[in-house]
Amino acid sequence: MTLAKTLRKNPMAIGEEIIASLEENPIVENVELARPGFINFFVDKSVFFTVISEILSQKEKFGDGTIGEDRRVNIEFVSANPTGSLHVGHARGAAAGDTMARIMKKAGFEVTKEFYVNDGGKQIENLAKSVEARYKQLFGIDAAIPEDGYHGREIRAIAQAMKEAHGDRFLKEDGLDTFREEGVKRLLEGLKEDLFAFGVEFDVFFSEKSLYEEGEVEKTLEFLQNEGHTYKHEGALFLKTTAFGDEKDRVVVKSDGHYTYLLPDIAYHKNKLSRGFDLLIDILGGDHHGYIPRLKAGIRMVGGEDDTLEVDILQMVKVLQDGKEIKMSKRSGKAITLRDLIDAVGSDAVRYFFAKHSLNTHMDLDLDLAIKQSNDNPVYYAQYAHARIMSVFRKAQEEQYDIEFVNDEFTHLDHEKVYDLLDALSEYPALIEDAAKTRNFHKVTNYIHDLAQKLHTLYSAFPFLVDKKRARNERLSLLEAVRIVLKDALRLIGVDAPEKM
RNA sequence: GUUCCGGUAGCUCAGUAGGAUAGAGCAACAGCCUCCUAAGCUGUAGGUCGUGGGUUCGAUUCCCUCCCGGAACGCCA
Repeated sequence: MTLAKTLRKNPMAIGEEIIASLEENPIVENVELARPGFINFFVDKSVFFTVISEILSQKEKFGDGTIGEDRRVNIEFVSANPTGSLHVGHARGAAAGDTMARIMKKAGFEVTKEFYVNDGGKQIENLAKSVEARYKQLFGIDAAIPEDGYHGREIRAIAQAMKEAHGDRFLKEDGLDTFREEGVKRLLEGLKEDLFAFGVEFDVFFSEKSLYEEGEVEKTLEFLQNEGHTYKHEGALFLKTTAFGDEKDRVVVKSDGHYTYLLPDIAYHKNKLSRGFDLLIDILGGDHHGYIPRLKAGIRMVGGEDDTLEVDILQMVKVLQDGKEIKMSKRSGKAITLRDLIDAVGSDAVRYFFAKHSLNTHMDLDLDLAIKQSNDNPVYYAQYAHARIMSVFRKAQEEQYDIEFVNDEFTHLDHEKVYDLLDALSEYPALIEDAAKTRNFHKVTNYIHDLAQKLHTLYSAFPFLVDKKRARNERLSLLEAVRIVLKDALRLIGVDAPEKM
């Protein structure tokens, strides 16, 4: 059909010619032409069974790929300011970044997961002042949270801890340094704990402050000036980002002498480059999309290529409760947190939910529905498939069957639903490659559902623990292969594969 | 006004190197447990793939118009 245009011929006619010119192949039993021009190959079914032995010998390495070619990739995600708890948007980013990292690792990339800690900017000052206000309030002093301050309950907790550790000392002297330091430390610990409970662990927490302390921001500024990428205008220093595709030049040093956030960001990405990464992936919220051209331009200026930085944009999650939208705002402290979600429906259900949706889906999360339906959540469908397989093996042990996995020809598995399952198993390596290459991690989740569905169908139609030993071992071999792949795929999206449910 | 996303079943979403009858979960309806876990299975119903054009043998998919929703357009981060 693809050739129809160039050959100016009817697809059916071309198909006939192709079929006529095919050579004999022992695997192919029959070839048919179908309207409007498809060629269907009917393959000797014994071929499909070889995947079982493959999986049983490779175990969880089945599907490991080489398309990464050991390229070193840095994936930066979450990077939430340590000024409060992680909210739903961060949760989506955390699930996405972690899943992407796991899939890319499986496909042969060397992946570093990184969290950029904004511990150097103005928000941190506001954090310190917010703690100070809460601290004073604990002594009955009427102190107001600053305008851009933070109202979350975790700020109160820090203030309380400060009171317990230092008494009223900071009523007499300035406590901002302590509040800042302790605030960042404690909030960051909280973020790590929540992420850990969500199955997300980072390789590197990179401090913005350290960039200043190591002089990397200044060095980057000097470098950009020396390379002629800057100019002065109305008292400010501009970066010629238009030279690399941005729509206008951007200020890096304000007329009051302060740096804009762009400068440390460029310094940070320069630092990543200096650590030898071939590819930098940033997962950012949808509200940052306008920032991409200038960041890319900056990276070009410090030695990166056009495709060195890949920015994957995460669309916002709209959270509904009582039919109304809840606005995400860390300042107000009203946001639904990752911790709230985990407590309500469990980490597995939340991870499955986020892993199911493509990054650029604008998601609606109805909390009432999510909690109410937690027992009907699709994650249990997949987990149940794994638990069911395990229960068959438990039963086999109870019956004291000696289980020997089959390594040669399968002659007792000729069932339509078995072929469906074999077909799905065979797809796994290609799926990993595709998901890793396109970063479409949600395809893995769809695959999991598909595999689980085929397993459930077969389970209902086909007894595994039959009397005849050979047949039984063939069936158990198939089950074990499904179990291995299912567990591995669940691992990729950060979901547990339970033995019992 | 410009840029980036999205608009597919009642709801939440899959489905792009253009292909056969557009799928899943939830919700609805009808069945299935003396048998390895019914958190399951089988079946039914539900669609002008936002609109209007174009390219093509063929368009949910590619191009253009318009409509609706979200986001961004700062010497804020």
